[in-house]
Amino acid sequence: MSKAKRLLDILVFVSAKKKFTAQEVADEFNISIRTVHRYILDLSDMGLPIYAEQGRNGGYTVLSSRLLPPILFTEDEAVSIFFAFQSLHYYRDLPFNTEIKSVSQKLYSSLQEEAKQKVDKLQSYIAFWNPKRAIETPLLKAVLEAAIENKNLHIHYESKSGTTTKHIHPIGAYAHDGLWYMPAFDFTKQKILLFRVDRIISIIESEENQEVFVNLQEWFSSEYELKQPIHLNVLLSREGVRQCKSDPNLEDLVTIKEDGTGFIDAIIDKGELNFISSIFYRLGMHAQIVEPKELINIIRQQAKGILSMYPEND
Amino acid sequence: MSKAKRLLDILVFVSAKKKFTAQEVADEFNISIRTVHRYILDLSDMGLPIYAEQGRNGGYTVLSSRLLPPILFTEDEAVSIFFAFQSLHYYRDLPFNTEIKSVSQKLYSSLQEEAKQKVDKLQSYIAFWNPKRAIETPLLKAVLEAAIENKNLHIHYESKSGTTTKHIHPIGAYAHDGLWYMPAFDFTKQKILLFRVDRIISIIESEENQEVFVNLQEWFSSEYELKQPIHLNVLLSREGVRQCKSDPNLEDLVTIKEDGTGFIDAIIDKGELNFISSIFYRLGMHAQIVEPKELINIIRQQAKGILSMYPEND
DNA sequence: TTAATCATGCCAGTAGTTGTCATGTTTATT
DNA sequence: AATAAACATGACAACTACTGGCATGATTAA
Repeated sequence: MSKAKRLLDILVFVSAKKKFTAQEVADEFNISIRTVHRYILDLSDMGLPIYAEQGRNGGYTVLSSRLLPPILFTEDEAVSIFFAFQSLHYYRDLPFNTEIKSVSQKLYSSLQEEAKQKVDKLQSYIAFWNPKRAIETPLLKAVLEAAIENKNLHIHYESKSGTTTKHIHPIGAYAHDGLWYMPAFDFTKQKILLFRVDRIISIIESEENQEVFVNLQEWFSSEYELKQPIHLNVLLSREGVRQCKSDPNLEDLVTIKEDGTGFIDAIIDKGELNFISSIFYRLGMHAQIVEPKELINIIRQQAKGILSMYPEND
Repeated sequence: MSKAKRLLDILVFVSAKKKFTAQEVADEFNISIRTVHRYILDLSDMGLPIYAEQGRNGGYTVLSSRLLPPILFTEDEAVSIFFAFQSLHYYRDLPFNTEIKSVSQKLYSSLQEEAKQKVDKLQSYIAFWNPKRAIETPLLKAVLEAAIENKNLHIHYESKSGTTTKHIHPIGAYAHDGLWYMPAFDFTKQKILLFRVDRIISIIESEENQEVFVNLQEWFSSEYELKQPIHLNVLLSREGVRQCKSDPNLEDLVTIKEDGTGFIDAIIDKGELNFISSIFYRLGMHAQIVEPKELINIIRQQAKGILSMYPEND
């Protein structure tokens, strides 16, 4: 076996083992101890952060986290990684910020001049626009780790009524519209609630968890179940169709007729009514609500409220 | 110099040159032709897709796009790449889909069992929730390439009034809320308009462009300039503060008072009024608009319209 | 036909690698 | 204090791999 191949095998072996003696490596690969010493010198020269402890019970220790064997990427693949990183640009706090930086450096420095320009260009021609870089989410990594390590947390949380203390089990975290949300089981209320990670003021303590909860995927799909089904029936003008098609909640529900107008005829959850009402308010005469009465009422009540707030005087 | 190092130098040299003769490499590195032949055999064994053409004017040709020299990643860095790819999961059409897949495979296969589990786990504890995987954007890659290669396009576009033909110069593309948008200079209207990439029906033809336009970054920042400044003054209840703080357009404008209530006192662009009105509509009594009158009018008109659409009858 | 090119084999000289042995140093254990 | 276990390093001979040169062939364009 060639020296290069053997070196890589040893690289993988030692970076997995972290602490080892020369003898162990010699036995593992059937080579002499002298050669192991020589190899380790080579790896060290190659940049592997490894140090030796002298004396009895001594040995070598690899400092960095595990290394993967060297990987050959094509230029396009490297660009695709930059492209993916680009999509994270607008998030202010990310769990892997340092790693993302070091990957970027490693890749960028081994690109040739021409490809560097391509990457630079990419960043001036494509963007992922997300709002709200402004809100800090310093505890994101902490709650994510708690979720992954299956722990429960006591937290200070800023809610409508002020700062409260909560005892929760995080299910996971997801980003939406520039903000990080965390569904978590609230032990006091005995159900899963949705928290905003930026509103977690501090983590008081964490503890091991015994119980079993749904994972994030399962929670997502359970969210889509209808709790209080209600019949939604709306007539849409051409413009109404266009706008509803652009709305994530409605696009799948719209049926388009031949003349370009359309309608919505679907079963939705009653809880969504308050949310949906503002869309139909904005659409005004482009959307004629037929059912449900509740939705018409919500919209009329809100309109009345507005008119009483701003009485006519001009 | 060691053989391994020399091989990598040659790998970079030939994958940049794509087509070359053994003599060229021999001259470049001051080695014998015989050795070059041997090295190329080694590279070929290592998986470099390279083939030879016999005879006069023959030579070697490297098939794949350029290769980077091998890169050593730590496990955490690999995980961070998966994390970044995760954020792209909800986009249906991406310019680098194939590369993303091949990078994922290369990385995943060289991870150890434990790290594979970590990656799998990551995907069940974290998500980037974006709506609208449903809308196809098949022409995204094409318009992106046109933008990068500085070309003009004639396109069929689906606009309010039906399908129209447009002569444009794409500035770039950005994703927002699951949809891809393309600011582009419209040669007919002589100004930059915003198009939705999924509404581009087809590209008729492309042509070289001579003129100079802003790039995406510049366009973004110019978008923020105020064209028709107008004074916005709104009083907010505690709940009003909370909700405005969650809105990307307003969060920076809100001032919070000691008792938790707050106000907005800022200069905004008149064009935003229509957009902003629906937020204050939703807030109802939690937001008392003081200025401008125009905003109050918009909200009152809309409320009136709603009430006339749904006359009281219960 | 000739020149340019890849393909491959052989061989001797050179360069690099390995194992063994030797010697030191450091540190924990007895 | 002695001993054992570990790293550190040097010397050297045996071994292995690499290299360049030369030869031979095959293929192709001029």
